[in-house]
Amino acid sequence: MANALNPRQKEAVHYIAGPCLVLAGAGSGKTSVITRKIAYLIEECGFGARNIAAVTFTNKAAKEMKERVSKLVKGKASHGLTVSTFHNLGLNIIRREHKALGLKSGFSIFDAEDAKGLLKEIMLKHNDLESDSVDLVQSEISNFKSAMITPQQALNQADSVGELGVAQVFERYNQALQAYNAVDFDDLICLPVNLFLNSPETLGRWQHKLRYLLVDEYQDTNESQYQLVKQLVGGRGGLTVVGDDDQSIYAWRGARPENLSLLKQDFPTLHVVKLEQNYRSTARILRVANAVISHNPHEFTKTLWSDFGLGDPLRLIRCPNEDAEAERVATDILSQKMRHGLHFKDFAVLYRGNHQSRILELKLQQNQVPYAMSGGTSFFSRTEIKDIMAYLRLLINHDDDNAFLRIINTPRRQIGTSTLEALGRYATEREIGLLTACNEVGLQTVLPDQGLQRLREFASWLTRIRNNCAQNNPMNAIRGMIDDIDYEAWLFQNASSAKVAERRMQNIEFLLSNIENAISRDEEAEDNEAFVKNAIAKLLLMDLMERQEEEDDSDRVQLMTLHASKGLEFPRVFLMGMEEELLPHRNSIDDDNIEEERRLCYVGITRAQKNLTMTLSASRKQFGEKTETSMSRFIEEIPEEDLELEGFGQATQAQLETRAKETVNNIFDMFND
DNA sequence: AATCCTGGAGTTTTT
DNA sequence: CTCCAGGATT
Repeated sequence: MANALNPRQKEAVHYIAGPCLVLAGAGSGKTSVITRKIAYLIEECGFGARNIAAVTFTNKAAKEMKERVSKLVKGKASHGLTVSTFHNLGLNIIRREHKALGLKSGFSIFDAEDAKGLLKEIMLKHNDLESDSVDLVQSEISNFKSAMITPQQALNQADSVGELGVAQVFERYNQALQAYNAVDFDDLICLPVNLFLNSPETLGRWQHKLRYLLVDEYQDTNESQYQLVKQLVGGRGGLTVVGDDDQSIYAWRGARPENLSLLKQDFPTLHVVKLEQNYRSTARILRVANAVISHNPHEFTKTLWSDFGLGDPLRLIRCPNEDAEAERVATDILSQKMRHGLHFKDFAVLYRGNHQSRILELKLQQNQVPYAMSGGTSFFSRTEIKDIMAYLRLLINHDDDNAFLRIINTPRRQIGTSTLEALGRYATEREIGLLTACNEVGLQTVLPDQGLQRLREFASWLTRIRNNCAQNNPMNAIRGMIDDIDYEAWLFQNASSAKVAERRMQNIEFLLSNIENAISRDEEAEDNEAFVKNAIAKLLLMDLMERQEEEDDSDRVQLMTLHASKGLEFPRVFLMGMEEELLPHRNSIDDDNIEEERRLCYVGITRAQKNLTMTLSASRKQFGEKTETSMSRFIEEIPEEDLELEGFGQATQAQLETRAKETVNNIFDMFND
């Protein structure tokens, strides 16, 4: 990125008279604009760093932004600046205001898996919905929350039996969360919004603290996030949002790209700046990208251009089948690498769906091409991490029954289902948590001595750990806890090989060192318990995998979905599976969502700096059957002179086969007549 | 608790 | 076809 800002970028950075919308095309230096603007606000406009918040969607983006700001701003002037994800900002608000929200300190954060388990339990218990619709109900509840619809409203507006059922589950689910002293991911946004709606005094305090707000990837905000932004900004106009409606690819999970245009209505004095100069790609790649995206309707039209030369034409390679396609990509990478003296890490292969990576991986292995795949199971969904986190959660939140149930028999403590059921009944009747119930005298009457004794043993052991944690070094207490339960032995006992178990133990070690790190940097906590509480809460929102990946910057071809590629750039890019039903995806064709698919294609194209190769397969095995494919409609939208075709000359083997089949069928039909 | 069987789906995914 | 989850069976 050039050091000097171009005139448009300068305008975006220096405009502070009111709310400002920056329409930043792909590769137009939007992160620079945000970071420079933060520096400008601090150094030139007299804003205190602690009165500024910059909000992004991913931890990765937040981390990058933080680093760039601290390089830009001298000394300690950037101290106290908030650069975080929406969810982290919401968490901070909830942490400070937890009493007003009816939460006890040390409340748990349920991830999608925890939430799903809870929902399943509720639906099973009340038996009013088929339990195989858990996923559906979960996403509907998530939609309700991100649209700021309360259970009460959902009940009122339900106009079918099914909708009523979902609304009831929604209500019970929220009650259960409250009982467990827990919140889910969506709550991290919608609880603060509700609080601010009900308490102008609280909102006033936060407005006083946060006087300037910068929001990245604005096209990805949902309703609740937009409301939070509006509330915090109030009438003061201390707002800069950066976004690109052409890169909105998350509408399917509630993002509302129209929030970009709605901004004009909510802030009539909105100043709009367009960034159209691209610092990433060749003119040819941009021409193609512009051509494709111009087929979408636009509220704001942008035309990207760059100072770089025209560059290579795009190649479109048609292969007879998916094997050949993957093989071709693998060998092409090798030959390009040889010819141009490149590294493997200069290449990225992008595709629509995760399953497309399978064959490719195989072919890359066969050709000895090293690769790295992003995505996959995140750090916090690993069982060993979830186990230890559950221990920690229960340690700081007695009411977290989910955590209790997860670990009560992990490792084995010989507490059977009947014991747990009795405990559950007892706790529900009295509206107390399972752990609390363990210590109650009345429990004696409903439980056999043996089960009772084991439960009490567990509860008092945990109390010892907690006291140890509060009075001595919390990290030692946590390590002691893991030793006590002999978790390492449990891992070795359960893993398929010693290697796997060792890996898992290393993951735990990694988790612990991150907790230690979070504790040592915490400046707000007043006691050991608060240290641990803050650390756990912070970690839950952080994907530690990202850090691990960054440490491993070896020379590998990057494999990822188009979604995962947003925000990244690579010298040479392959775009696989340019076929109807794949890109655009079949479901999107059915649902008439072509525009988002086109944006996905646009995102893919604009990842490339120098060279772009698109491939497609003339036939594809799907669900066991071989089917003919047709070329993606997006290819038709590319100017012919920018494409170099390969594999379109003669009929492919697959076509010959189909033709033969057709002939046979025709003859068959003649006989049937 | 482990294993086998059966059925259903088979886009994208962060927090 | 292939992979998963969940239930049933041992």
